[in-house]
Amino acid sequence: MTAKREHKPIEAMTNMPTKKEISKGAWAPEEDKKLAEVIAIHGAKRWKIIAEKAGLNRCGKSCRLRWLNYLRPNIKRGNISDQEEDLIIRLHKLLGNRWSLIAGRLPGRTDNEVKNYWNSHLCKKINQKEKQSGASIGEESKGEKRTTEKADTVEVTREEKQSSCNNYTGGEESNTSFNVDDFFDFSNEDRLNLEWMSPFLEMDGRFTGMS
DNA sequence: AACGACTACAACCGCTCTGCC
DNA sequence: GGGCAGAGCGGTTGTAGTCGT
Repeated sequence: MTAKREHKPIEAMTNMPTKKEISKGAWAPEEDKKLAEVIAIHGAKRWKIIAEKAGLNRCGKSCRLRWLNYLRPNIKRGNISDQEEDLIIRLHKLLGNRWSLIAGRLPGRTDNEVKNYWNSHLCKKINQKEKQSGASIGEESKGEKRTTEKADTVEVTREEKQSSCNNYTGGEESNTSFNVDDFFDFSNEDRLNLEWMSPFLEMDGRFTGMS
C-alpha cells in the first residue's frame, strides 16, 4: 500500500474560501518547480521572502516544510531498509519522539518521514511484540479487535492508538535521562555507520533485545 | 459492484527556541 | 530584559488508495 498519492489542493476539493488567498493542501508540480528555483537562487533561508519571490500563495512555513520533506536534494523516499528500521527502533527507545534527532542519523530521511513510518508501521510492530512478551495481560489490543468487531462496538480513536505508540519507551526510557550530545557527534558524516551507536547499544542490550 | 473500514503519508497547526534589535 | 520575527519541532488532521465483507 505504498502507492503514490497525489493530493488535490483543498480549494479543488471544497468550496472553502481562501484565507487571504493563502493556498493550502497539496503542492502542484509548478509550485515545486518555482520553489526550487527560488531556493537555488536565494538559498534555503528567509522562508517568508522565498514564498514571496516564488510568487506562491503559500506561507513561508509551508514552503520550508515542502523543501525539507520533499524537494531537498538527496531525499530518499520509501523503501526503509531493515537496517534503518532497526536504527529507528533503537533510537526511539533512547530518544523518545525526538524525530528530528532520529532522522538526523538516517541520511536522506526526514523527521516527518520517520515520524510517519513510526506511527504507521513500527508502533504496531512493537505493540505486537509487547503483547507477545505478555507485558500487558488482559489489556487486549484494541487495534486488533477492530479488525474483528464492528466499529460501533469498539471505539478506538486515532488519538488512542497514537498515544499508545508514542508512549512506548521500551519500558525504561522514561526514567533514563542523559545528555544526547554526550552520545551523538553530529559532525559525523557516516551516519549509518553503527559504530557511533556502540556506547549505548551496550546499554540498550538490557532492553527487550529487539533487533 | 458497492460500501465501509483501514492504512499511508503529505501537509497543517501550535508551540518552543533562538537570534536580533 | 523585553518584544518581535524566523526557524524548527512534534502532534495532529485530511485525503486517497487498498482491503475486506
